[in-house]
Amino acid sequence: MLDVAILGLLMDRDHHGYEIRSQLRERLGVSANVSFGSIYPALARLERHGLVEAVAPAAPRAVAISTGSLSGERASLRTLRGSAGLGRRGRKVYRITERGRQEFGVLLADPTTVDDGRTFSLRVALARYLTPALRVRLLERRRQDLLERLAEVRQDADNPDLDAYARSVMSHAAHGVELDLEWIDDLLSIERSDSETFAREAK
Amino acid sequence: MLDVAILGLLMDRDHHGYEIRSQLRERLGVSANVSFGSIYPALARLERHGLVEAVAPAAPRAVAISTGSLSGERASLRTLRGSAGLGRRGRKVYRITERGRQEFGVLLADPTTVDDGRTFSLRVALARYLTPALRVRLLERRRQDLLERLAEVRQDADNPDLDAYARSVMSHAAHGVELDLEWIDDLLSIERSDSETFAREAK
DNA sequence: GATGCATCATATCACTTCGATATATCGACG
DNA sequence: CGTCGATATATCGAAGTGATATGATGCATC
Repeated sequence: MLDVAILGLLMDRDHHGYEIRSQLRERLGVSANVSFGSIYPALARLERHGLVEAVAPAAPRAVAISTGSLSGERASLRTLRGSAGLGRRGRKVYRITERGRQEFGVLLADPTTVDDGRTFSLRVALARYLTPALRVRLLERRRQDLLERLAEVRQDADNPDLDAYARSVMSHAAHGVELDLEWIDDLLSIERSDSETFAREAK
Repeated sequence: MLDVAILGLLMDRDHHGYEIRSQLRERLGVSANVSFGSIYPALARLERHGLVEAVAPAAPRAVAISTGSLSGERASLRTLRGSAGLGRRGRKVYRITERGRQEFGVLLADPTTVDDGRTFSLRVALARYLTPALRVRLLERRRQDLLERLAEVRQDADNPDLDAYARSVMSHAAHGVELDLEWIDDLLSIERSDSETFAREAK
């Protein structure tokens, strides 16, 4: 899951680990603050598998030299220190490889994994990398899962030997699932109207 | 978090590991199916810390003997085989200890941990074990967190260099937080009307 | 009454993730 | 000049996941 998220961010542009953490939240809607203890090992793993590679950052000190005043001396020292892939302030910037792009496509388009709320949101946030057909399939699969879940959680909410608090949790969960279903139906209707527009234009 | 959930279930009555898994879902509203790879180590850990203890299940074969017909022979064989704590079909039934009850109270009432959605729901599901004052504090703290989260996620939803899918994820997240807030406000108003009822009756 | 299948039940494995902590650099501020 | 907060990587132990193994039990079916 984290792998897909990182690859998805790198599809857009190069990133370093620290930046990925904030981007996960801001661009992909990952609500839990993913820890560095996940991100750095994940990047190392992806690099080991040849899906990403460390790059010497473009013009390491160029910006600093143009805006800064007398820091040229210190800068060159630092640049000397840094080995391959280590840029300004020890940043390690990663780039997705061709193999990485392929693997990203496969992972995103769903091998057989069942989505929970987090992976589904992630996939939707990256849905522009899916074909319209795959998008619809993703949405409809999730829709089915949620309908089943709704039935379960409604049953739990009616369980008479739960106290008021537990029943409240259950019925709130049901409302959450209902909200998710509305969202999915919205997304599906957009997909359909898009393909209509497409069809009309093709005439 | 899992510790609190298990202790919470055991506050009600004794359980064995397999049963705890289903009860987490049905009684505590834990949506993710917690794996046995979590539950059994958690029980072992809790036992090691003296918060729970294995019990010889009450009347191991009594039910089977009374309802069944000729199975007394097989039953006694099995009972012989089972060492302490191993009852019918190898079940290991756990009971909460006095230390466990105390620790449960402390954990539930909040040391300093920040709630995410899962731990908060869990606490609400177990809220009957909290005093009214602690319940209100729990709800108001969560309310504050959600207000901050709402501001963040609304800002992300307005970010113009996200594509329509990512923005949709963000705005759906915002709606989810709004739903959570409504829920909490409901719970808070119930707490307040309960204490009013209390006050009125006390007159 | 044997057979065989689904469910109940515990356990363990490799791998991932989390939370805390360590370390160092940079920029801003007084 | 010092130090504080943000940037940045790294690592550790503890905990959680998903898969898999193993076996007992109940029940249906022949």
